[in-house]
Amino acid sequence: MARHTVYTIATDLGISPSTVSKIINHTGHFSDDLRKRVLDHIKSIGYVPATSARVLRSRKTWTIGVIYLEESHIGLEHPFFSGILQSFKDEVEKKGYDLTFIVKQVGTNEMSYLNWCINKKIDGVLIVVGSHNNPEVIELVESDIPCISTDVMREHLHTIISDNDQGIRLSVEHAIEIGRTNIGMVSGPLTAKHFLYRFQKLKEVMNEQGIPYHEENMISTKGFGYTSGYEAATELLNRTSRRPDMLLVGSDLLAFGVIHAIEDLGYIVPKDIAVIGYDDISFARMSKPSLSTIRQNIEEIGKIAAEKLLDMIEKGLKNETKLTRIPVELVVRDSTKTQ
Amino acid sequence: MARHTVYTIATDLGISPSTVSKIINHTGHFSDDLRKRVLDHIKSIGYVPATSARVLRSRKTWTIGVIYLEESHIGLEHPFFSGILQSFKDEVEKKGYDLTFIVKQVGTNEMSYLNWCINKKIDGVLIVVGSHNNPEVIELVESDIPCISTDVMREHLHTIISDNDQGIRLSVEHAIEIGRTNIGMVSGPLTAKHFLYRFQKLKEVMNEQGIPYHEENMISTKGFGYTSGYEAATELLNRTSRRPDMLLVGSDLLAFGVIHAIEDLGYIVPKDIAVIGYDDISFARMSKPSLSTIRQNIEEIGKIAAEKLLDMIEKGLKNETKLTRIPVELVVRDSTKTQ
DNA sequence: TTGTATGCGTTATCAC
DNA sequence: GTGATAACGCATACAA
Repeated sequence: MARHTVYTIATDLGISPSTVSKIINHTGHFSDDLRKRVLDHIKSIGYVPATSARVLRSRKTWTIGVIYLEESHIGLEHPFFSGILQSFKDEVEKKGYDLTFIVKQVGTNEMSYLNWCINKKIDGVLIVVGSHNNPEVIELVESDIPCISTDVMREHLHTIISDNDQGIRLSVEHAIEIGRTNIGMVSGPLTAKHFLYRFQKLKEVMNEQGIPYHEENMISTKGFGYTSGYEAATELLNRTSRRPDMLLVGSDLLAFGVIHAIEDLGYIVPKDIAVIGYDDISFARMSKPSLSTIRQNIEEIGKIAAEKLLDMIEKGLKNETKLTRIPVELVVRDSTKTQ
Repeated sequence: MARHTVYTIATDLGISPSTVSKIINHTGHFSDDLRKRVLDHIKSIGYVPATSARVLRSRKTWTIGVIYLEESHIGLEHPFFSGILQSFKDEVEKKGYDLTFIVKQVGTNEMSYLNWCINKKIDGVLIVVGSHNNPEVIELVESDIPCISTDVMREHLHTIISDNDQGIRLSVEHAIEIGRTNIGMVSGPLTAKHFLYRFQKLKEVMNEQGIPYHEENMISTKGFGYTSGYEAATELLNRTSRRPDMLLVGSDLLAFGVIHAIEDLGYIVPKDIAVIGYDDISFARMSKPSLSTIRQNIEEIGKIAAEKLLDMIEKGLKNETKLTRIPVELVVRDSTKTQ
């Protein structure tokens, strides 16, 4: 574990430090013989360039920052987001990049996301969970640092997200298929744009299909968790004058709460009210009744996000407003099985 | 966003760079006046020291590496492990440390965990999921880099883990309480030492309590997931000649599989067979029947791990064999409710 | 094809 | 109390 540097290696081999450096970085032309000698020696002593020096000099860190949690108290525990993160991680690792969580202090100084990134010379940023009007996130997106999002949608930001149009459409078509046209929706918090968007889309699709849209059967939750779903569904069912026979829910997690609320009110899923979730987290198939849902292609979202971000980093592209939609898939399970 | 350095700041203020540095780092003695002037100016221009240069010079990175996934295909999605990670992260962030996943390449060179850490000058390592006989993990643990584990147990490693003795004891006592003494166990894979340990402990406790221990009612799973639990339970119930009336399961995730296997074989939980899990992940209370379980204090495990590791880092302590047990708690839900 | 000199931005050492 | 200077380990422009 003696400290090796390009200097010690150069001395060992009787050559110059810059030769070592160039061979390591595949720059310049050298005899195959010399190259082999250097590479072999490096491998045998287990040398690896000191990142800090390399970064200081060349301004590339091979590091991607992750903005993970915001006001919304979703943590790493959330299966959907952690799934995306996992897939993203797998992809960037292949290319030699490394992930780090963006926090707002270095050592003991508080600082903004942007400053943090500049300071750490982060190559790029993944926004997994953010909020579209957080000033610090905006500042970051408007900067020269390549950003990609799998959540927030904004100007000057490329967002990779499920095709929500298709998701809503599939849900409604499925409802019609099983003969349910009194459709309601329990959406996630409207602070997230795509929940808002899904409401609009639902209205649109129902119109197209000639199904009446009743405002009283639409509700949005306060939070992202089970309890939020439970509470919203209870409220909806208690207040409505025309009980829906099908509920579209913003996420599987919420859907579990919704189902239990329905059951606690004495109704049966799916006989009285069918329920379809969104996400297809692993527990969807383990619950009783198992949950029909719109499967988001988490792996693909993470993978595409990684590809796009690395592309921006490597080609030095600037952030631009863009939306990439990843197809979703209808998964029919017991919560919408009628007969 | 002009580049600031200690030099530009020094020039701005008409003082010397080293003075700036010392004030930032709280070293040396300066007039309150000067200190205030420097600090104010720094804040106003949003300056922050360049980490790479700082690291290059001072050999401290304020960065902790996380070893997360190994042969076992548990990803970030696993609620138990991601919960620990979250809690650990919250704690170290408070102290200004920052997390990064340990991967085996930097740029384009493959390397061992140890080399990676040396190269990145990582201050310490958290092993959330590893395997106790992975040579690279061993190498790391035996090095000078402070390590802490919430999973692997080994020589020269401090492990923070739930009090499994207590967990088994609580489970068995609960079984007795509800009048179930034909106890079986579906453990997780024995490649993880603590599952092995829990078997031994179960035998011990059952002996103490004068309950017969039947080898045929004990089984370990192949993996960590739902399906593994389902398969193991199916096998156990098909082969045993004295069907257990209570099953202790290695994790909640496995337990869901176990319960469904039981039900698919035509038995009722908890009437015929009561089931108790381990972990208390959030879905435990959402499932039907809701799952009785041994709650691991995830938050505490992560927090203590963080504290201990930072302590080692800051005091320059060496790795030592140690086991810190965090108390667990019995949570009774429907899967063990009889009457 | 190989070597020399310099600077990246800090902090540590020593001097004043 | 404050400042000058060297060194951390590397990559690059330039020289040979």
